[in-house]
Amino acid sequence: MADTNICPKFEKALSILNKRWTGLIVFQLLNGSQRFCNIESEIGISGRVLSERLKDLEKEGIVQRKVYDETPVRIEYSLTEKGTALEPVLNEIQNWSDHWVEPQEEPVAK
Amino acid sequence: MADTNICPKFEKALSILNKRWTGLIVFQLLNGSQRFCNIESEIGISGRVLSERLKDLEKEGIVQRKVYDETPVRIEYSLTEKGTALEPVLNEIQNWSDHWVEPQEEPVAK
DNA sequence: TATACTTACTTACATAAAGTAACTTAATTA
DNA sequence: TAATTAAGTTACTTTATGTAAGTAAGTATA
Repeated sequence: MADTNICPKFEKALSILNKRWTGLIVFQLLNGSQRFCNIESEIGISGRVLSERLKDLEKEGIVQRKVYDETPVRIEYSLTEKGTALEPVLNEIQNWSDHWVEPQEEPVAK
Repeated sequence: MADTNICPKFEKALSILNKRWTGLIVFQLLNGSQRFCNIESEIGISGRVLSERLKDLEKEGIVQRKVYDETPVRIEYSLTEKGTALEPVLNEIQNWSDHWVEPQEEPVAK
């Protein structure tokens, strides 16, 4: 990969958002704090990748993991302020899709 | 991959934008019509993947390919109206990155 | 005229990322 | 005791991406 002329902050942002599932995970968490298995089933991601992504997003300061020491232990993931700040991005994507994406007739073969 | 409860248009939009390089290619083309080798060098993508992406984006109606029958032939890629409509999305990403992404001290080892 | 160079790709191969399924650990319920 | 749930992890397969070289058509250079 060669050097580019593009703003490195912007590139960094894209390298996060470009990753498969990142957008959907953030979108899902905009609904509020959630458990691992809930995110998994809501967006249809595999546990293997969800685990990986949540770690990445935590490292980026976008997601926070909270352990509630009840019995049984409860773990919840939520957006940080930085993560919540992505809402306008997701809103614009939604807006674009409303205007420009025609509904898919085939909802992905099973 | 399981079924989800998420709006299919939005999912479709994310499946396009989630793909590596899509954002940068659209961003680059927001500067105007450009040739293959120019995009290639500006964003640092490999020719192999650029070729693949441009075909995908053409199929999605986001990019258009124009052949100018000069000699030697000139081929230019540009955004369609649908593609140009992605500008606010990119702007929000830029805005987010300005506020929340701290500059990387290591600009990727060579 | 032969050689090298440019553009817009494609092909072959190597490595990285994602999907699938089974397993783990601890606690809970039937 | 056996089965279930949550939150992962591990091993293995498939897909995506990167790298480098090749191609075809035309251009410039020696």
